[in-house]
Amino acid sequence: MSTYSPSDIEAKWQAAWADAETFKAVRSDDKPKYYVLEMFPYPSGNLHMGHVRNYTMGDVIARYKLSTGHNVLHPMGWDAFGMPAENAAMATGIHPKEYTYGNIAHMKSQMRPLGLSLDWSREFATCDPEYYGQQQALFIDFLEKGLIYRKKAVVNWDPIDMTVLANEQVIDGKGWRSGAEVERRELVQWFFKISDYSDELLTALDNLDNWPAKVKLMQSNWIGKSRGLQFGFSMIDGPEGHDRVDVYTTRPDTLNGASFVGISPDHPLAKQLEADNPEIAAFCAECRKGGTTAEAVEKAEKLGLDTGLRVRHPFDNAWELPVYIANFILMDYGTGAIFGCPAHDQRDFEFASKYDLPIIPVFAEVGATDVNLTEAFVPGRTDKVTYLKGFAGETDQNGDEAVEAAVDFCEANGVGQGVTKFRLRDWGLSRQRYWGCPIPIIHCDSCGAVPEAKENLPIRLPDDVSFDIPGNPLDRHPTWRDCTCPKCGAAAQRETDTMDTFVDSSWYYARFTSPGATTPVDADEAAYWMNVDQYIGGIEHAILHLLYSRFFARAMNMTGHLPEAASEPFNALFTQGMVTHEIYQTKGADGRPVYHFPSDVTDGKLADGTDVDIIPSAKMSKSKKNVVDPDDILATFGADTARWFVLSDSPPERDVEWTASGAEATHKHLARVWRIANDIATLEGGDASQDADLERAMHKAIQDVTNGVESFGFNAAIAKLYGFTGALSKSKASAATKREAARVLAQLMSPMTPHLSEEIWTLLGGEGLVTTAPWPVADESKLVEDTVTMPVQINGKRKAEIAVAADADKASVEALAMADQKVLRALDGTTPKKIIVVPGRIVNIVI
RNA sequence: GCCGGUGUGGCGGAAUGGUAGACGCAGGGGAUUCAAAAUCCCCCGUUGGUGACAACGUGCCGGUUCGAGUCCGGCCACCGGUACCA
Repeated sequence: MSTYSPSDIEAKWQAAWADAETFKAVRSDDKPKYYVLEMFPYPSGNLHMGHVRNYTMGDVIARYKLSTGHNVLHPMGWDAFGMPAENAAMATGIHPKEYTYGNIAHMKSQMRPLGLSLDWSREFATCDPEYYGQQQALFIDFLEKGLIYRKKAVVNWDPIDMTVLANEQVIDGKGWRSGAEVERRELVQWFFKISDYSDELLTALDNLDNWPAKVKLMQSNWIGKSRGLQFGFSMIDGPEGHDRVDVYTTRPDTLNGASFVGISPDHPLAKQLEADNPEIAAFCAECRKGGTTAEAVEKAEKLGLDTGLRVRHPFDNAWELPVYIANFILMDYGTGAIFGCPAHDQRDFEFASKYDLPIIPVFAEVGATDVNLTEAFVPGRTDKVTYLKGFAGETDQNGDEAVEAAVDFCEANGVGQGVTKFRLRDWGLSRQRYWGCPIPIIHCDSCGAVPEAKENLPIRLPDDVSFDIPGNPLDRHPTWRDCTCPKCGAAAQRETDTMDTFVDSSWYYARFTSPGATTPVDADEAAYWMNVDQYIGGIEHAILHLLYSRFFARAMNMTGHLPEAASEPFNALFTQGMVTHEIYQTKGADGRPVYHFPSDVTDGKLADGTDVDIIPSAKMSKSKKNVVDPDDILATFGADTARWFVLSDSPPERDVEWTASGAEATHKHLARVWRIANDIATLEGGDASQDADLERAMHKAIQDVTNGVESFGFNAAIAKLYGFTGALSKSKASAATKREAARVLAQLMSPMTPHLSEEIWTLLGGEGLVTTAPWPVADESKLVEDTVTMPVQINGKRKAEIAVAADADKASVEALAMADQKVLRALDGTTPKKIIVVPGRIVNIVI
């Protein structure tokens, strides 16, 4: 008998699959198609354990579907544009292209030994001109259909490096390289009109039955449909052109509690006041400091400045309210102006307290006639309250009812209009960076922004660029930038902004159906393969990537690139947890954190004795230096061990803290399976009277493992496989039955450990490849047992167990329970008040 | 701040509202061996008890239920997202 030697068998079977083209996806009408896709990786340079976990999960599904008679499409590619390549260029001088393709080659060489059932013939990288050229064609089509437009938007501006910063590059409000305080600055940028689809993207969530509820809920909250009132406060002696301030509110019922009007520092009125009032200008400049993220804006100290302007309350001409400029009001949402009701909004309450503004209660707990507020009173929208200063609807009503009544009242009295708004903002796609898909637009003095002619696509990125100066090298590349207008032929300039990398990942799933097509997708191929039947990826993509992809599929349908049926592209979604690892950090001379590799840290200290701060359990990321790569495990134990191990320990949707202890135990288990299979291969005779027990165990294992795989319960499925292996090992059943059971074991293991399974399958006389052999089916009739064990509880606490016939009726179960010695002892003569018998489950005696 | 999630032995975790801790890791004991490796068997939540057994126990506080890790309300801690990280 040979010992278990993964390095030999894994290479052998991978070659066999390649020779047979087992995983090549070809359209076929005699089998149902199944498209399984894992979110493609960013080529960071090294495959890490998170990738192994993600791709192994997808592989289990893909291989299982192959065994159950599906025509499987399981492709892989690279999300290859992005900032890290430019950062590497700045740090080391290596060109982003060289960096990216080098990383892809290395990661692919790490990925291939895993034995994933991928159709590598469909591989592409988003930085391939063949891909991004088609993306440029999509841009032009979207633009033509009005799905893309230009407007001003704020970016993080580093005033020292004179460059735009990504949110990630802003640390504590300062530029990551220069350390300068970041400012918010407006630039003209391109936008996808995703807001046109707000309502549809929201309502269509209801049909996504095979998506996690949490993802749908997050998307729903993100889209943020709200019903409210839009109305104007008339201005008293306002500046030229500003006779009113338009406000959107979701709580018009609190209008009688208004104590101020607030406008965004980016509101047109604020800008006009800023022009000739130095105090206001200074305040607005202060408000524009810091990053653009919602988190930074919301967490910043709430600041306001009284502009001196006054507006009239819509219900009372004599009631005047002050107009404040406030740093927490976003120009992007609603009208960029609000009215503050401090009594019923905590933020307004704090603002009013700080600036000594009145706090006027509008409603109180039901029945109350007065309130004394030490903080804002904010009941749930469905909780009934008593209105003290209501003006519409009942005195006692809940928030939702009151809002509707208030909207009706205001509309009837000409005060404003009920409107439905969405929180979802249009998607800004312009990036002031090199390593992305060039926006195919030419700026002509006479024709304006003109799309490039499609026959000139792809607009390739120039290779001769340098990164020695901060900023986008395309801006200072005259021979690339200068061109002629496709419309009038005059001298013109290319747009030097590139696209957000989320654009690249918003349609790659469609491109995989026809990666060589000379249009974005081939209609027939897309019609056959779409939708993705099972999409698998990290929960961190719950909102942006998945929402953008849902929008893109709709936009591609509108522009004729995808069929109507594919406008919701992912039939089922599974979000797996992350593989995390401790972060080791020290503080650098400038106070910024410095990260250290796990290999450089021993017992919480660096080699020079410096104490290291240990941050537990953070997402693996290259910049934090806490990435563990799979090379060691693969080299020592092989792919099957790595695959089994990443699936075995934790539920797939949960985060796992990486620890390598246990990989060796997995290897021992696989070696044991191999040994058992070899023993069985040469086994003769045996005790046929034991066959039924082994068969029952086998059919139970088939049922449990099949259920486990179908429900992403891989860890539970593996636990059952341990149990079945033990039963098989101990069984004295006949040789033929044991051989059959061992072949079934190999099959059940094959999605997780395909190489070992092939080896065992062949050893035990299985026909062809186990990979393509039909999945075993559990025989229900062999699962039935004659007797079951039932626990007996007294007042919910387990006191005894009784063995009863599987088909026993309630009365006889009750009689058995009441006759049990332990039960009698525990009852100690007490007469039960009630006895609950749940057949096949439990007996509970209530005393 | 806001939105979403998670919390169970020394560790990873299991458990359609029905025996809490399956399975695995680590640990302890034993068999085999000249010895070791490998392998096989047993024990392994806490406290008390020689033991049979008893009490307690699923982040904290409260509730619903014959019965709660699971459902509901309120907290705490951690993780993800927060529109230019991917």
